[in-house]
Amino acid sequence: MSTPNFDNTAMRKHYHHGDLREALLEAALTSLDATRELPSWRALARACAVSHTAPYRHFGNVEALQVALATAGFNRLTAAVIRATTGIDNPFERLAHGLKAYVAFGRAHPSWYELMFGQVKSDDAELTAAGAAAYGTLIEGIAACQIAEPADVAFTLWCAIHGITDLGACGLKAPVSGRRKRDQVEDVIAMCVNHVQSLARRTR
Amino acid sequence: MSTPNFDNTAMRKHYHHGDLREALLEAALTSLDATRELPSWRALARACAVSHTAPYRHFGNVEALQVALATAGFNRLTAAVIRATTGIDNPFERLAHGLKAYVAFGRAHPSWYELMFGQVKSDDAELTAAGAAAYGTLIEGIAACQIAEPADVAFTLWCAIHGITDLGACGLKAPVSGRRKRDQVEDVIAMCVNHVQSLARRTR
DNA sequence: GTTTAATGGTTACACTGTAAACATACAGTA
DNA sequence: TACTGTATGTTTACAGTGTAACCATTAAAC
Repeated sequence: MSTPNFDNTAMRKHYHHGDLREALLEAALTSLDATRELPSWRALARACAVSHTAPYRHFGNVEALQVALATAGFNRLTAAVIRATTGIDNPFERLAHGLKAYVAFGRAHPSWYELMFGQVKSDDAELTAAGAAAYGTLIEGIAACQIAEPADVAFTLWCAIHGITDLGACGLKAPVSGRRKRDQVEDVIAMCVNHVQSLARRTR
Repeated sequence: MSTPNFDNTAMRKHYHHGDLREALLEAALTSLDATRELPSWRALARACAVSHTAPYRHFGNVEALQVALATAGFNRLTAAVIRATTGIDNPFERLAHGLKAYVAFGRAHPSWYELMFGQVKSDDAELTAAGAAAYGTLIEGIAACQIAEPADVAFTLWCAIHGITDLGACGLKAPVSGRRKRDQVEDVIAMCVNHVQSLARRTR
């Protein structure tokens, strides 16, 4: 920041930015993680060293930017769950690892997670598809446990997992005992997996 | 709206509003339920037929108003849970009814609920106390089931309940099977109560 | 009846999102 | 190579926002 980029003749002699769209998204995410809130439209433009109306060429309005961020978030979440579950044979164990990865994403990027669920209310097709893909990993994980109605069980589990993730993201205003957060996460995941196991037992 | 209030000489001949603080809160809640978002500071003042800086006499800034709204929300939530549980003898049944009332509040006032958890990040004492009181009803309900560590179990259950409430409040972007929402709520509550029952069995 | 604290109004300012009109640079075509 | 269209940035403008500073009115206390 304090050391000027002497190579900027090569970088900024151009009227055009290069890849402003990607730069805007990245700047938004960085600021989201750092300050816990989305920067203003104009601040974002400033961060990319661009006029405050330039972003309109890439996002029609602030909501479109939020939709793009949320979509990227769901894609990232899906990838994290898949990465955490591949190679594990026992379906219950695999499910537990997937749930853990879900919560871990929310803990790592609380404001991003809040944006994905709290603020963005849009029926954008790409966003819906990305959300469905993330949800799909959960359904698959449960279906592998030989459950009768995996989609319904998935919703039940999703509630619990979203609950602990969102409560973590919003800072846990209500008083909580001195136990470490990781234990609480494990408790919730244990409840979920036990739930699925008891359903599997009943089906068999 | 179209019929002017001819009695306004009795109502508005006064320079002072009467009870602006309460009127602001009520207008904010009405608008929150109707439009699903908090009106702007100035719009709120307009709704109360008052200059746009008058609210500053009662709330120092917009966050203070949100804190007051969230506090009122927790109080309302606590009252609803208590009302729904008094007079029920079986502790598990009582717990289930309390959880149901919790979700019902969130379903009835989704934006209010979202404000309580999503937006307001404050360590205001009154807000914290109101949140603790609401959480306390849950701990009591679980403690009545003779559980070893009711506070820890309360958190686990709270996650699930907050999860389904918040997912309902944010409009359920992810695809969900055709089942009615009430069934989903009952599924989650059943998982919670089963969890507590299995813990009670283990303790006994 | 005067004083004082509570409550409301006026004005001003920096900031916001967004629309309209204009400028520049690149890509394809002749 | 020159011309042209399209993508991408900039300038300017405007209405709306939260809030600070200062002024006005009222009700209550003495």
